Amino acid sequence: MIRVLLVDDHPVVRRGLRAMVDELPGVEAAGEAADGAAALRFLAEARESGEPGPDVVLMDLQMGDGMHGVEATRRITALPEPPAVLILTTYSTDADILAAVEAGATGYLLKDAPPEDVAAAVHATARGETVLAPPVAARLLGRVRAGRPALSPREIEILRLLAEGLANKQISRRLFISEATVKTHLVHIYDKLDVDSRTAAIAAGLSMGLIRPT
Amino acid sequence: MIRVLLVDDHPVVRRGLRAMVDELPGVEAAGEAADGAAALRFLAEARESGEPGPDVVLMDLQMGDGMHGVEATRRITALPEPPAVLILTTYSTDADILAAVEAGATGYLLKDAPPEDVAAAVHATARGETVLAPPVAARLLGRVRAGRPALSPREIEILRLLAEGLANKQISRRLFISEATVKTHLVHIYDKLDVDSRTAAIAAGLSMGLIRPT
DNA sequence: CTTCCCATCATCCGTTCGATTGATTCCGGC
DNA sequence: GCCGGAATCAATCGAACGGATGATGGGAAG
Repeated sequence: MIRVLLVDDHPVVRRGLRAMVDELPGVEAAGEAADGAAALRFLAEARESGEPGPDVVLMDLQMGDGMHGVEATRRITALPEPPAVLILTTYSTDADILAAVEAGATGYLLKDAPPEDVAAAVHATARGETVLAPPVAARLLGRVRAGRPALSPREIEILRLLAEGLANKQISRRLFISEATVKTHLVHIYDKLDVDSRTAAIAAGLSMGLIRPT
Repeated sequence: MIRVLLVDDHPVVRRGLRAMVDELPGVEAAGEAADGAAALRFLAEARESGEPGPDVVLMDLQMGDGMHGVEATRRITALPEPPAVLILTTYSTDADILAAVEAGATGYLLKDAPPEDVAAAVHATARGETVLAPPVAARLLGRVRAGRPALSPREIEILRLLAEGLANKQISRRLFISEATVKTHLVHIYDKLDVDSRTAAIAAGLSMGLIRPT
């Protein structure tokens, strides 16, 4: 019997997953969690009480204010004898996929996948196999070939403020640094993203999922 | 008995909605559709066969490649004796909300709403009452007070190219107009959006849903 | 210990952008 | 028939931006 923990901030989605999972032969829902922190608590409690923990964690990525799925995945896979983590999310930016895989996710599915695919993926994941939705795999391959930009945290921060429409001087004041420093960061950002203007940097950042529209 | 049609492109979500709806007393799922076009077909068939059509349509907005929820809502409410349309979507830009309400939606809920709220909303909608999630209502009020900008088609086009990161000269070449004209359009755009730079215009356009990240 | 990356700041220069003003054409409404 | 909005273009000017170069200090990796 494969035991599955469902992690999603939407009650509706949890209900749907539970319904789908429970009707699969040899699979049962072990529990639900509304965000990453709740998932970790669930796993900890199961271990304390000596129960058999879940074999597979079905994890969403964006979860409102709660702990993000990537962070939760990172912590779960750091546990001793961790369950397999199968990401099931609505849409996939390059950055999300890379971050999830790097955090130790065993699979990556999209929510518009047909139920059979989800079922197959749960079984495969329980066996330890890696599962990637075709569009996800394609993006991953394209990205590995391209070599990712890897902006530093500071650069991401600057990029975010750029996308809010701030001018260099405003950014400098917001971050308590000089305008010269802002410009230097911008040069590096343009370099890594292979663009040559702030607007193009915003466009590139959005399309690569480095930043999100507010 | 309130009959509900579920429209969402994610099988998982449809399953969840069906489970939630079916366990409400006096409510039953009348059918499912994966996009707007399928929903319209369902309604048409029900009417042809003389069956009682659904009383409430639970409608998502973004639905992959299929017909968008706003368009579907517009067509449904244009039918004779239309069912009530309750929008249930993940997130809400100002433009989405306005468009949905203007298209005739009776309610607007967010997917992270607790099941009780969804249940209450279905009942209220069936009675013909208007239901707005609190954050949605707040946005709507703020917007009505502000009065929206109403960019011309050409201006929207320019704004889109802005968001792609193009410089004025590139935009002018792309649209076969002079750079001076591009600048003139930009002045008007800044004026209407109440901003004073191209990046701020992009930010404003995104947050108001005038443009979407590619 | 040296090397590399990150973050910080500075100066200089050419380009682009934004603001202003003014003009022409076309189209639809009063 | 007149008026107003949309779209087109032009010229000017100061401010903002982008590119190039160089410099410092700190921390991680080797």
